[in-house]
Amino acid sequence: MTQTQTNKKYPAKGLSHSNSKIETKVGRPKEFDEDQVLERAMNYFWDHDYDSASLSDLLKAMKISKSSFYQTFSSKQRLFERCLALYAKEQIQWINKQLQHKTAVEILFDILHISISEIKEFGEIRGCLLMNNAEVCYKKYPDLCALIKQQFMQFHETFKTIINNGQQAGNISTYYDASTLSSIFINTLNGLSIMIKAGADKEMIEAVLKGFKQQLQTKQ
Amino acid sequence: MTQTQTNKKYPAKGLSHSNSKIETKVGRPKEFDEDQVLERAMNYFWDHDYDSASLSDLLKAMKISKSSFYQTFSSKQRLFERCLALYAKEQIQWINKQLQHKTAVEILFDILHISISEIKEFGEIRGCLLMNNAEVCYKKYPDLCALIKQQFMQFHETFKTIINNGQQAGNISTYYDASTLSSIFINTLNGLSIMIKAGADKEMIEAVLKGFKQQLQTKQ
DNA sequence: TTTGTTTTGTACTAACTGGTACAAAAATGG
DNA sequence: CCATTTTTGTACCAGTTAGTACAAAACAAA
Repeated sequence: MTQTQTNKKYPAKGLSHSNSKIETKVGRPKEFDEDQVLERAMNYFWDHDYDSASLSDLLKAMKISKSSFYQTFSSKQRLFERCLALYAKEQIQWINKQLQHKTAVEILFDILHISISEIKEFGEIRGCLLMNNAEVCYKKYPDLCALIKQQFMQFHETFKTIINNGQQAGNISTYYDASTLSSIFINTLNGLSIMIKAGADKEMIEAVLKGFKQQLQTKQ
Repeated sequence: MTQTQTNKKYPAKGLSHSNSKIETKVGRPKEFDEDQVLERAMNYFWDHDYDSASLSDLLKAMKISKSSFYQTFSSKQRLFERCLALYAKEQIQWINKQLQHKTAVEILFDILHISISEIKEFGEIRGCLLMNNAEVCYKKYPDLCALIKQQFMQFHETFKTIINNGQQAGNISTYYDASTLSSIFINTLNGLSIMIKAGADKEMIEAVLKGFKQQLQTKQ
């Protein structure tokens, strides 16, 4: 399969990321970049939950053959676990990066607005990879559930930190503590995502945003 | 297949419900009650989304044979459509019944608490049949999406009416109009459901409940 | 060139998916 | 008892699922 990396004799495997094996110079070289392929898989899973994403569809999205797939990723579940980890890592990195040039309130509303505006960009809402699969994996794939919970908690911590910053900077009310507001924010974000998937109109979306805005400023 | 209705020569088909055909006295009589079997299917779908519920699992839950199934319900999708309709009808009926002996605030918090406490009763959270499938059906089954949206709007109207009652009775603040609060309530309820499926702990759940309680009373 | 190592392509599997064909069974009306 | 009508049981279908077996291909080291 012709690939971006085909002419490159040794793809940057093991050089950039900790989850790749150490590069060995023996044997036939891989015709693809493992990290790039993993990124493609993650993006596919983002739009198709674990069960809905069939292996053959995944392989097309990843642009590798079945034999290469099993050799590199062992199984569909193992691949998905790596995708979940990659997702959480990238998202949290992105969020933390925002802290350098935005206020806490700006970051939170940016996240809400980006989520909603995905409809225009992708033709559909993507939601959160974790949450999209929480539904499907619940009581069906305990191993995946445990991983989802673990990374969900990481997100909660991340938002808590941001909100705490905002409270110390005086942009966010201290009526609720940072942990409480982090839960409320996550609830708002996820609620919105599935409300939209269920067909919520603009007015309903605005209502929820208005409600959350008020909660960040409650003095009462 | 031995059934509750086996000895009863003519099950009450067509007598009680509009969606059943008019009873004919010719031909071999059905060995099951259509409404009862539909109820079983609905309950099974409540715990297993449309894709996850395989036909063979459904048949076991419904306690009818494949031939009886296709004769009566035509296809898996048709069955599911009837289950969605039955769910919305029963739930909205239940909610409206509560209005007779409870305040609006009591009803809303009862719904929230019942949803959460399902964990203890069923060992897992069931969530809302509509919302559980909004995720799965989104961009995959347009017909089902349309039906979900339609009934989602019915729920929104129902909660709007209840909240309006509460506002006129003075139990709920009029800072937000009834429609806005209805959206906020649905958002809270659905957000909670998937947060719990993602592994949210007690503290996070309480945070969201606290936030919603405050929103019902905002004067600011 | 041979040996060792790894990746890749092709072919296959068994189990499961929703759905159908058709004859036997069970009732009614004549 | 027979014809008609409907339900039921049994057997089947093609397509898909995740996953495997194995040989051919592509490289490095000797």
